[in-house]
Amino acid sequence: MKKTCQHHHEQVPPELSSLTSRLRRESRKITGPRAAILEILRHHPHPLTIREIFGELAQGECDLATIYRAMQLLEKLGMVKRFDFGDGAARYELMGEGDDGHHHHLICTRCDTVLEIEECFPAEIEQRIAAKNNFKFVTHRLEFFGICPACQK
Amino acid sequence: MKKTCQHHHEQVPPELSSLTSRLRRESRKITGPRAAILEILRHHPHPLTIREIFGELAQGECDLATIYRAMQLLEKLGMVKRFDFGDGAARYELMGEGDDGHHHHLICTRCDTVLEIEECFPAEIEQRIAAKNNFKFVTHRLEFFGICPACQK
DNA sequence: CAGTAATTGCAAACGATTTGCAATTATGCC
DNA sequence: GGCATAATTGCAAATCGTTTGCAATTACTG
Repeated sequence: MKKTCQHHHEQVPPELSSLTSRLRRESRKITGPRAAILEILRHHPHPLTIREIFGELAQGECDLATIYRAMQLLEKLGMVKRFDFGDGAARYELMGEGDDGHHHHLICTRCDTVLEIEECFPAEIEQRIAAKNNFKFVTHRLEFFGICPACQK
Repeated sequence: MKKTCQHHHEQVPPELSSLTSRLRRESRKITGPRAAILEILRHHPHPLTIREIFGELAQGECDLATIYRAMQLLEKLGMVKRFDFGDGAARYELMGEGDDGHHHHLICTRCDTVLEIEECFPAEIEQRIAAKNNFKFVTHRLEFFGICPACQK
């Protein structure tokens, strides 16, 4: 999978220090692997697979299992958002502290380019769905797929 | 307008004969395992995992690998639609011959109850997304998650 | 009814992810 | 600064969903 991503968020990635203090606050250690992973996430504001993160790390810097564990932890602490593009590999994106990270992507099914999009499923329709079915705490998972301009030629 | 989203629960599953003739038309064989799988799909108008299909089969009736291969074939022939609820297991639902099977679900994250939803992402917004990014053939994958009435107590 | 391509079961191979465990390390505490 | 200790790591083995190679079997054709 290739990776190219344009992110429309004005939002600057969180400072490393804010991330590490977030970890300390939860009495988690700031280890070499974790710092390295966080740096990679900060420098790649797109959904990254574990494998991609692994590839960015200096070789031997950190074990694959450690990345899996780190991502689990970061997700649990709400520092990272997990996305699923339906290809069997989880993707993670750093998120700001206030932010809930809820957004969607437009993915080229030919070259796997990923664009972040700002549109979202209309809240009022979602509420209607929830109400109609008596569900509570309803959210959604939504991704768009198509052919990007470059691949249309 | 949003014809892709008109999908009602009342829809009758395709006849077995229409399914088998569909297979014959493509010079595929109607074997025991395939007939059994199709029957299961007809009787469960729900996205089923491979494992669930396997569980419905009389034991020893068919190998797991055969189900995987059958589902691949059926998907390729457009007789079945594949869904992904983000839990790492593909789900399949039979679809009518004219139908493109495009619809969405509301899933209880506690008990995994699945409801089919008729609402769909607004076509005009999707078109705007496509246009704005110069993408073509844009579709989406959309599922809703929440807590069902039974699990709220 | 035979010939042939399609299909199957079985086991091994896979890729993503998880886990057990013993060795290592970051951090709070003196 | 040195220590105790819980958190963390690497490594290998284990899981899970899925795919594949292959030889044996079978549905459909002529």
